[in-house]
Amino acid sequence: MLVKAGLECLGEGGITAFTIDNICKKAEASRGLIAHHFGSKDGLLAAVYEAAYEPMLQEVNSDPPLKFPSMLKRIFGVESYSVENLRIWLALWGEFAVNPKLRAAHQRNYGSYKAAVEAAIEEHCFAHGLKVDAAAMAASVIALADGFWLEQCIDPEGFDSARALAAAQSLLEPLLGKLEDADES
Amino acid sequence: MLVKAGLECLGEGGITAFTIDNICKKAEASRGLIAHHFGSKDGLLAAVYEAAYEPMLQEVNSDPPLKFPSMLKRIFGVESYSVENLRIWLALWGEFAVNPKLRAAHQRNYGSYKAAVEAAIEEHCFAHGLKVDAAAMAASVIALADGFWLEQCIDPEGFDSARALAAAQSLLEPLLGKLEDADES
DNA sequence: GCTCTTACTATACGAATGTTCAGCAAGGAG
DNA sequence: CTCCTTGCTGAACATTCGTATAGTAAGAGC
Repeated sequence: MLVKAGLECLGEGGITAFTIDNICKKAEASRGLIAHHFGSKDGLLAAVYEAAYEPMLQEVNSDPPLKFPSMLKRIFGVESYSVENLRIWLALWGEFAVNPKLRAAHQRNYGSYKAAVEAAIEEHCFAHGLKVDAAAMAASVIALADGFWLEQCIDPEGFDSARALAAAQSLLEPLLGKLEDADES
Repeated sequence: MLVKAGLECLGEGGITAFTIDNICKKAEASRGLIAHHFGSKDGLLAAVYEAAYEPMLQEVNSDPPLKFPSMLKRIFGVESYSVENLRIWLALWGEFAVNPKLRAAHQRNYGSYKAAVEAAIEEHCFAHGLKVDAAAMAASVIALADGFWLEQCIDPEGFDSARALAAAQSLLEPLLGKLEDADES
């Protein structure tokens, strides 16, 4: 599958390794196939991006809806902190800043991601009788996740998802109450 | 100056625009000059990175040392939130994940940046009789700054440095006390 | 049987990439 | 004056890039 091969290329060598040659060699397909299926390299990149975002959305969307403490644990889950994921997303972020089409797609996805986090925070506050600005709090939570994620890119040994989660919890608990109760991991 | 031209190229088109042709055209120099001065394109990129980091270090290092509340304001300063700065740094982050030499340089710089933040937090806590893990708190502060910075990349209108600062303050104040007192902006 | 569509291959092409290198102009030392 | 260094140029180089295109193989519809 071309999308899978594209993801792997991004994960191995960043945006520089995302070339027709590389991808088709990895997918064991001919060089023309990308143009045939996706129109152009950019078309494939868009598909690759969607494939990369899907697991993030699944992370926060489940039925029944996650309680906020469990959602927090998922957001800071180990998967996101792998080296491949790091390279994939840093490459994509670099594209967002430059490629308006891709940025638009990301805005859409980010919007629904943030909405899910916001809803969980609202539910949490209602259940515990708290009064906070859920939208701002959701932005803060996502900022913390992304920020710690960037930090572990610099220092993969000194930093891991468990430490990031703990730090985030200790920042959030004064405002949201205890967050370590597990409903369903 | 080649370094300045390189920065501008990164700021305009990300890592894709960081090519010998582009840079030399912008610097009004011949294509051979980069190899002559920096050995290779990678050599120039390293120099460009250092030039990009310098203002960040100056941000937190001053004489006399900044108090933490003022430092926080500087960290969330407007300059970092410009579109050019965004593109420059996202391009560099993408390289960190892939280029070990550059990552090593960034680790070094990040270390001294974090140390400055940590020192300010320690001083703050000592002065106010607080007891916190300054190292972890410094990591959290930096994570918040970077995370909000990423978010405003997605949504430049709905997000700015003032809002990010306010959100960070409201997260930190329960643990560090009031942070809005200004000693010297 | 024939034709049309679909999925895919393989080659060719021009434009760009980064690096190498011979050479040039200027200026100081002897 | 000659010699040597230094800072820089610009053409040439082999690769590699993304795309376009002609061609092949398989299958469905009739």
